[in-house]
Amino acid sequence: MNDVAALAGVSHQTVSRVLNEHPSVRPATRERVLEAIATLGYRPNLAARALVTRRTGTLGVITPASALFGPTSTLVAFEQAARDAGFYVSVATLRAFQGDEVVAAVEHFLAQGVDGVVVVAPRSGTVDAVGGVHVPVPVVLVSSGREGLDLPTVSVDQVAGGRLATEHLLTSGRRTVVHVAGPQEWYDARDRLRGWREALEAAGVPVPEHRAGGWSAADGYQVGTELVRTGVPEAIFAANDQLALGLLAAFGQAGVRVPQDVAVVGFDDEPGTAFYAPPLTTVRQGFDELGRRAVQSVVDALAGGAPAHHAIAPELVVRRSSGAAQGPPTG
Amino acid sequence: MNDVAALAGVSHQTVSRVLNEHPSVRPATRERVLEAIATLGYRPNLAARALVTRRTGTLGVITPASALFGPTSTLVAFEQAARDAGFYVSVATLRAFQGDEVVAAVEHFLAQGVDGVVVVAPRSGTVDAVGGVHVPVPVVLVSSGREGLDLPTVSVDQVAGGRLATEHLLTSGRRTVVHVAGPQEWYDARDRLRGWREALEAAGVPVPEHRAGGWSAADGYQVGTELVRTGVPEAIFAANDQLALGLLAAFGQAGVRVPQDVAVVGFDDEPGTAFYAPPLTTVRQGFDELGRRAVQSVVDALAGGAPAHHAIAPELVVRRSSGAAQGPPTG
DNA sequence: GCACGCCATGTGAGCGTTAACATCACCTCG
DNA sequence: CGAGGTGATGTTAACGCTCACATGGCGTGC
Repeated sequence: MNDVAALAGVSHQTVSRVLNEHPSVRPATRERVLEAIATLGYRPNLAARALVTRRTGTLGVITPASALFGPTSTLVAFEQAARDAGFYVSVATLRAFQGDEVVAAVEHFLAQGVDGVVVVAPRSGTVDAVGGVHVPVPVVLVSSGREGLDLPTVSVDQVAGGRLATEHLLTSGRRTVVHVAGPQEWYDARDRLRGWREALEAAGVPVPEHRAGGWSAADGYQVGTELVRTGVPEAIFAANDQLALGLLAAFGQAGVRVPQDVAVVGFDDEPGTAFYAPPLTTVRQGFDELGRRAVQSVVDALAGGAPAHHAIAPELVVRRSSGAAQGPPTG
Repeated sequence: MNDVAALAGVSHQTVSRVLNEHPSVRPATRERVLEAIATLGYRPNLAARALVTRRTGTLGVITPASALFGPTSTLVAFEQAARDAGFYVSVATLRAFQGDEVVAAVEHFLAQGVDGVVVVAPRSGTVDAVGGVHVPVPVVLVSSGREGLDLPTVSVDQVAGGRLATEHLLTSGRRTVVHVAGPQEWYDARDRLRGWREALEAAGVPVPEHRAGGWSAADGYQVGTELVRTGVPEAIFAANDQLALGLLAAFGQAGVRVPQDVAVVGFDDEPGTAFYAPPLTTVRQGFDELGRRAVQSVVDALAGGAPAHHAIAPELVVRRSSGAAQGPPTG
């Protein structure tokens, strides 16, 4: 920085002012400084800046260590939005989402000196754990569950998604809808279940038993096999696309026709769902907006705003598995 | 730090020594310092340390901004390995993988002061771009293409994977194998193609025309439809699972039986492939090892080691689509 | 028994930046 | 025409840590 100052014939402080876009620098001076910076290939030292400003410009994201579609899409969207807003993004992935692992990740970020932490908290326990640590920087939850904590929260409205899927099946002529639920320690799974129940109740339809399990196609296959044995319902809302895929596999194998014998709707709109056999009706979540909102929440919190809760509306994608469209599949 | 020193009755330097595990500190003293640290909830300031050591302990990863299975799995594996090795991981995702965007991401990391950069470089152009910038810190490529650059490289051996898939189809009785290739500006796509060709040539089988396109199920579907019209080959090796999914959709719709009429093999072993119709034979890549190796390469480069190139062997996962297994699908 | 060396610890400086204050020229207004 | 203000710049002191060197106590070997 001193070299730049010397070359431009100003003091180091003027260089600093140019760097920080301070208003009272003469255009001619600024020009000279910028030129010197370019000539010398000077790059400000962030550590030194952080030392005095007590800001690192870095946000930490805690996210599940999986290639699951939802969390990864969220991560990517968040990183893009954060970089646009001028932040660096540091990541910590968690295999198990247990309390102490979450705490360790938070500590990891605090040691690094992040300006804020975003927790993609899909499972209960995570949120409690976050609430239990004292974190001296803003924390934003990307999660459907907030468990009474007074933290800003951003999420896709899973209840609305569940309702959307269920209503679609009801309005397309099915008298009832069975739900193949995801693991109930996941907020999303609970909320999709709730949306399904609400839609049934609103329609005055008795609520059948639901089946809970994991998120994987293997789980869906198992439930599907069981349904084939015990009786296939008119319609099924699966808590995600993988479960739906497993159901389709079981039905296909047993000669149960979709959508004629049973309509199926999934959740996520993963890549490829348009080419399942048959193409899968599903619910798409707006991850880009989720990412932008999360960044916005951190910025707001940094500015001292009150914690707000944002829910993003999901969108139904209708394909053949629910008996609506016909003809060749389209992406 | 001064508070800690005062409380422990030592100098700030001794505290620093304890923090850095310097050998010559008496156990009793160390104990007292650690206690003071715990009492005061003291956390060292990384910026101050970075300012003097010129190390931030942060690694930057440049990776595609997509939820594609390969890149995300790599990212997660890398982050885990890096954190185990004591590094923070900063991420930059790229929508397009064009030269200037890559350069911008590298600059972003340099401004942040990372100790090393890992570039997940799936497409040509990326690597050239990296080669074009002067980067004052180690750069490691996670990529099948290195284009003559003298950078350490880590990758899953895509050629071997292509060979594996093709040989499997040949040994299971098919006389030839058609390849549905991925976009040829992706190294992985080129190498899988090469592996396929090598296997055919090694077996003394004439090499049929291959079909190149995108990575998506829609692309696979299109090729499949075309094949149905022009004649379905005995076996197909698709460059990834999504392409294979599209093929299966096209064949299923046209009444072409898999594997009886045509055997199909994919690549990636994405979640759910075991439940495609029929379950898909595919090639699994060892992402965990990839991540560990990448971290190791950075560490080696930081220690001044010569650039090495590591290739990880992929693994064939045999399922029904290639006509081997029968019975209900398994995970 | 004394010099030497090593271990445990303390002292002072400096890493590169920004914040706070100081300075000086010039402009405005009564 | 002079007081007061404003805009452009410089000067100095931190920020919290590690490095290099200084200091003093104690064991070792001839």
